[in-house]
Amino acid sequence: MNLETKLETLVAKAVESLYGLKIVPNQIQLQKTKREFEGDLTVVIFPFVKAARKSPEQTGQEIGAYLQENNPLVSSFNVIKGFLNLSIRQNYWLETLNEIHENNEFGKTVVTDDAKLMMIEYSSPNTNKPLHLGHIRNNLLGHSIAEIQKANGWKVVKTNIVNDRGIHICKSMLAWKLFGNGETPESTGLKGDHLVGKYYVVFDKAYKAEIATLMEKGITEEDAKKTAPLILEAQKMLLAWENNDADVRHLWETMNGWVYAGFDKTYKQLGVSFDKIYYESETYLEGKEKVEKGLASGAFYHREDGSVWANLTGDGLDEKLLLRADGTSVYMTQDIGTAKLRYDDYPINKMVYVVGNEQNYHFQVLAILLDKLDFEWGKDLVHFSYGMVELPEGKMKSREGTVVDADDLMDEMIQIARETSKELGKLNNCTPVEIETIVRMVGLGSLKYYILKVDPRKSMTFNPKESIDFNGNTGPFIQYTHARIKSVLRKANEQGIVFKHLDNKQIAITKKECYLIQLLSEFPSVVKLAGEEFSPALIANYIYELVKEFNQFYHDFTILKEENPHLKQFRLVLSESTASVIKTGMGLLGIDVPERM
RNA sequence: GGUCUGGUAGCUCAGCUGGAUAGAGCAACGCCCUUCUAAGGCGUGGGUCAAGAGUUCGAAUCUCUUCCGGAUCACCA
Repeated sequence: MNLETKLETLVAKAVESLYGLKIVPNQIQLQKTKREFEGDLTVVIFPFVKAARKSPEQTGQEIGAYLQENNPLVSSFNVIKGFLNLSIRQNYWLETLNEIHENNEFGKTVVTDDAKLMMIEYSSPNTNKPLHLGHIRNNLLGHSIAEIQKANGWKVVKTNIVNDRGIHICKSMLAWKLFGNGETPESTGLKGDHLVGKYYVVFDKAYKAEIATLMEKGITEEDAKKTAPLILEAQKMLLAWENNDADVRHLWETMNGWVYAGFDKTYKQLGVSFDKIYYESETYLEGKEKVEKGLASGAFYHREDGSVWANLTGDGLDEKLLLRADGTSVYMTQDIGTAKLRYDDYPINKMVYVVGNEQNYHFQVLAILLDKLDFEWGKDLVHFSYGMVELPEGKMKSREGTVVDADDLMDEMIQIARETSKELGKLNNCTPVEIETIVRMVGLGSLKYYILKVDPRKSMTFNPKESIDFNGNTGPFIQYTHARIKSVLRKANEQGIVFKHLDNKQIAITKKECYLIQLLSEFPSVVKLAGEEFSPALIANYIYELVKEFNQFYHDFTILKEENPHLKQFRLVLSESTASVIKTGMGLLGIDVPERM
């Protein structure tokens, strides 16, 4: 039983024995004492004053006295207004620090053989354009959530569904065929995904031009969009693809191959990976089959033109298309098939989709459709719906070229890190390889932290004109603190100082040091909450607070020059534990921390 | 229009399962390296928590109304 639970239980007992008020221990409001007051933990007294029929101050005094008498860990207390501030015995904190220091897996729950399995889908790119900043947020969130859930004892399977087929893919294929002059990544020196993306934009421009021409002839925009030669040709191509036309398939395989080579580089640079990749081209038939079954069972219905629909009006939603009149499948069809295959492949206990909030409706519908198809897990799927990354002018649009490219952005951040590092000259003793490793860590660290520190559910603004900061609440600031601690620890080792275990617990430590231990001890509950809330931001904000506190300590106290050997040992243990929590916590965000920088 | 979602300092964001005087960073200004890494620390200024009403001992936090954004309601994915 941890300290908080103990105190809550005791407060409940106190209230009952003093005032006859029965209260559930976890309803007691126990919080960290605000900095400006004396104490470590605070009990909010207001809820008891009615039963006590005394002033908040007097009630606080009585409960405080009871706690002090019945729990040896409470060394003293004070009451201010309706707040009972408790000071906890220093011994307790020193003992806690020892436990933290000796626990290599501090903050993490072990994944046992019988642990439940969570499948996390993220990334899920289309193979018609390169990844951009929006995908970066998705990938970082997916990867971090996976790490966080592992740390909470889940078995995790990271999966990626590649949208490698469909009308949008045909668009870039068609444009390349018509206007590409046989260009390849080799002939152009372009990364494969960028080359294909280029033709997606080419298609869009040519298509828009056709629409404009048709409209000049007096055709309505709506009709022009449907009858432009290019879109008809793309639709023909999609049909040919579904009919296994050899030429179309060959072109498709070639161009997708280019894209995958490009994606692999981007994923590697970003530091994300997958345990199992699904391709829409391999799951959409399964989806079609399930839709046919649903048709047979009466869950879905045909329209006159032959298209297949689900009627969701009974669920307060609209009607949803599942198969086009020409028999080709849509996004939803494929998602049904993918879901089915996944549950065949793995004993999934929880399925999580990391997909932007623009698709909230899609997932609401998907859950209902799976339910209608009698999959008992349909309604249990979790759509981890995150907010969009916006530019100051608004949404990014690939077709209009207003996207922040993922590869460019990563390169830019690494370059800034390289320049900064050079200016500061701290890596002058390192080899070029070491420098590159560190500079990459820092550049990517700044980008990743920048993205992950904000609440994933909220949309965020990125201004390309202001480069991401390296000072303040940033990744490099945290990495720097880690490097600094490591430097001190190296020196301690060189001096032969032993700080494995705190032997002497009679030393007098300061409030700042005490508070640092308290912060460290909160790490496991932060990890737990981050898992429940699916929020890497909670980890990021926690680490920042820890690091800020540590830097003040580092500034105000000496470690290696402390004359009292017990105190010196204590500070080394405190520093090492802090470095360890920083490293673990940043690891949960997918951010590496350097030994020096 | 229906549904969902957001509005906190000049900017980017915390705080939101109700608790003490609403916090950080950036930007601005000032101070601190003969001392374990100054990518650091300290300080100053900066707020009608969109507006109004309600619930409560107590509201940025919960409820309602209004205003202003965003997403979605596709034979796109």
